[in-house]
Amino acid sequence: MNYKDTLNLPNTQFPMKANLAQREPEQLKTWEENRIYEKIRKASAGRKLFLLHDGPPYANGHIHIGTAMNKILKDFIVRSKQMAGFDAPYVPGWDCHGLPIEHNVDKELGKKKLTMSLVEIRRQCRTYAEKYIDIQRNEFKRLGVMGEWENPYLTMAYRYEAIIAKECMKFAMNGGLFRSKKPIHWCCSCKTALAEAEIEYYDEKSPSVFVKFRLLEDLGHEFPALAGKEVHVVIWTTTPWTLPANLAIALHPEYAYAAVEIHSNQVLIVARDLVESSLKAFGIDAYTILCELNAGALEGKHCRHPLYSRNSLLVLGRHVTLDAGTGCVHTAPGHGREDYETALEYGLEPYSPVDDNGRFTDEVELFSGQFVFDANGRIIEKLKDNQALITQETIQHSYPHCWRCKKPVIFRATPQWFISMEENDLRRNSLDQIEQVRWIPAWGRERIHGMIANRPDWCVSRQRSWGVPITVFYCSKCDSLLMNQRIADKVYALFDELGADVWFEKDAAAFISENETCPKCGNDSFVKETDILDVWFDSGVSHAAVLEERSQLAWPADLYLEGSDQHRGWFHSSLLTAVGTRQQAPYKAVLTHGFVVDAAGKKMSKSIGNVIAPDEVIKKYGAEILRLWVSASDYRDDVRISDEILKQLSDAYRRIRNTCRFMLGNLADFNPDTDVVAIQAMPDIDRYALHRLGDLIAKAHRAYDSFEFHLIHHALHNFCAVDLSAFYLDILKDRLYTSPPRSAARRSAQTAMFFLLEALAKMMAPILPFTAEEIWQHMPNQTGKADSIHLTELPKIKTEWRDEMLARKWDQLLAVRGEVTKALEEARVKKLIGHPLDAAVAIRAEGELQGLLEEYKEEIRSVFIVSKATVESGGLSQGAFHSNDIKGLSFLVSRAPGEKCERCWVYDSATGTSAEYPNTCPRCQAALRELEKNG
RNA sequence: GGGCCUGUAGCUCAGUCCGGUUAGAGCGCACGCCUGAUAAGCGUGAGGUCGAUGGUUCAAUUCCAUCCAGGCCCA
Repeated sequence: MNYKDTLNLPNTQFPMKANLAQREPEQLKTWEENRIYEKIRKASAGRKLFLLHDGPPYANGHIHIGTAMNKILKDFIVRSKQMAGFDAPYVPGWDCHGLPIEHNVDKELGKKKLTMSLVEIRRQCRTYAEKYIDIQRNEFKRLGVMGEWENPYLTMAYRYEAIIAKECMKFAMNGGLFRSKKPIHWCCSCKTALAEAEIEYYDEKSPSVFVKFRLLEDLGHEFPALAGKEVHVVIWTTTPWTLPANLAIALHPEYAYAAVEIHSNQVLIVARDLVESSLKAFGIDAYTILCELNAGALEGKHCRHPLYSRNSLLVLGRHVTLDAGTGCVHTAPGHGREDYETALEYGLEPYSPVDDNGRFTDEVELFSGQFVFDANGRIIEKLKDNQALITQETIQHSYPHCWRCKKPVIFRATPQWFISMEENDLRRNSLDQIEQVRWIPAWGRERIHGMIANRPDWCVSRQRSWGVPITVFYCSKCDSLLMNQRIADKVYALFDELGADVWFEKDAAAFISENETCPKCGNDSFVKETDILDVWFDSGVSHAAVLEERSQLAWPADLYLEGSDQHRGWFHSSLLTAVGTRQQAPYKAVLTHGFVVDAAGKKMSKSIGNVIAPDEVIKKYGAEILRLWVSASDYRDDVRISDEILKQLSDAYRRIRNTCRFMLGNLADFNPDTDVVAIQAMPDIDRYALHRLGDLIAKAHRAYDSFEFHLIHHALHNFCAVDLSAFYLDILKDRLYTSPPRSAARRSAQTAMFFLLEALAKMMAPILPFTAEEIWQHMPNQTGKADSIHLTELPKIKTEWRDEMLARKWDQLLAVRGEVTKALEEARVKKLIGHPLDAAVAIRAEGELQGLLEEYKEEIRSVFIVSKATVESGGLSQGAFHSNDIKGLSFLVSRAPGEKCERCWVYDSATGTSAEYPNTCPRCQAALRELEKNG
């Protein structure tokens, strides 16, 4: 007789091989067809909301591994909150306006662009964005991210554009929005402002001049050595044409400066550490250092401008370096970014007397009308005439050029719109609100606090096409500003209906009612502002355009979750736009994650070639492995990814999957409605397994609560590998396979496994939605079983599972088991045994442990998976194994007595005593008789 | 150059906040067992100067300083 046929071996359709790359898309299709997301929404209507508000990725290009991680983390949170009993809708969004898209459309259009209207170009940009929204949407969905993909928020949706304008006008109305000059890159040939991304750097030959500025104050009081001397501060510049706009000279607050006498009475001031190199450059070898001065002593003093009868102020700035020049920096606030920043602190204006063509304006004596680069030579001549020029040469250096016409660009101050950080106490209120927000990790608070505390006013103007206009008007006669609530409302209504394109299609009159007149001069015709808003403003107001607009959402959000770069980005702009208009942060908590780096911790870059694309991972391993990677990583730091790491995770995945598969196989004939065994009727080891499950569930709840998914990953994996596979399930095999199918012993094991598997599947569902669903669909049917695991909630600990006393005992038995396996290994090495069932173990223990083993003397045979285990009261004979870790514990391993039962493989002295069932043990004989009776 | 952050076995993570027994886990690796979870399962074992150097302390992976490596944001 072949006894194998009388065993209850595992049986399941759940495949061992996951085949994720192929199966996942099928699963996604099924979910979509069954409208699972809508079902979840419906089922959780009325529950407490949990709102994770999506930060919009930029609608350009394919997603990269960082975007994938971000979205997967969001999905973990949304799914786990949903399963924790919240109503957790997820509305994904896209950032659609802005330079990169316009730039790419520009490139695609080429010369054709010149023949197109602004509105036509904007239409191209919209089409371009739509294309990538579709691409990215599919890529995000493929990751298993669940949400309102059919109805995402788009910053270029008409209503959204209308709200951008409306929110901007709120700043206009409360005085936060103001107009001021600021230097920007300007191409004189294209006559356009350029963004940093539109600048290309090439080498260029420029004049290099050292110019002296006569100090007006006498320093004799503070520095007697200088009394009565003619003192000059020496600057170095490669852009002489900016000298007419010089308003200041910057010194570093912490550098020492030297007063150097070059001939009688003539003294030059340069940084002490640059004296030698400077004087050499000037061609002066005879000089005397009269004294050293600290920069603070010079601050606020004045120099005479070398060209004009006005002064130049001595100021302090940390941007000053000793890399080149004299340590005294020519400062033209209208022609340099740092010059501008420094000048702001001293109340100097961004003076920039250069027109759109790059020619000096009429106010520039001597050079008006001249193109700035052409004026360089004449300016140098004039400096020479005025004896202000020390020396000149030509140098080659890297200089910014226009990406389109390749000509050198200039820095030029033009009027820009700003949101004031001080008006309405925006800075202070924002800092206050930062304190009200929970920052995870906690250092996020300090980071954004520092940024808000130190940032300049927010320049929201962009001289571009693809964006939402700053909807203000100017009087066509007197140029004064016109903005009021009536106009803001009209703009809103028109944008809402027709999109922001209408601004570029219609005249000012379309937005202004007939009786509107200029408050200054009474004129009734106006022109539109042409600047558009910084895209950070677009995404920054998503709290208004999404949270406040959609009925199923609420303001503020519970959580924003983005990479740590967003402290300066979206967290920042969202905070300012919300505090500036609502006096409150738009989020209750902000969670940040690090960046994805390679195996060595280096950032990914195309040039290094260490980029891993999500698409490759999905094709090779499946989205589930990518998700497992996210779950295994502590995302608060930078997260590494490599083939080795992914390989490790697919191993981990297989372990989890196979453990579940084993349980599924053993639940094939289990009906939870009728076969469940009450906990009181279960053997202790089954109760222990459920107690341990309780520990795991508690841990998972805590970790989901604190968004520490890596703790869940490790706990889950550990539980599958150690608690289940290597311990509980390994022990259970004997009982599951050999007991009569409907016996209480087997049903008890199945009951425990059913609860274990159900709980495991639910706990893994937020992280491994595909696999959890697959398990769910293969689990035994039960009355009221949900259509999808994603409609269920996280497992709850049943109080009857808890038994601390029992757990303590089994923890000890487990420790003993660990020692038994060592003793068995020793016997295996000696070739005494192969399989553990070849062995009989005699055990000697001391004290309490002895009592415990006595108490479980019936169970320990199966717990140690040997054929015979006995507890001895006397000493063991020679050759015993002595435990190192547990005092007084020793074992004597021997060949198990009796014959091996052909059915259960356990050795027993009584094996073979039955004629009816030859070569079987009494236990199996009973089982076989039972089988025969009940069929 | 500045701000914020990180550095524990080959890999992914515990432990460090509130210093104190031989620093833990899983995976991987090596070796072995099993062949009734089988492109599975079980066992045993080797692996760490806790980034480096100084300091505080009776005692530092843990506290402090500096440095090195790396990341994000600025300049």
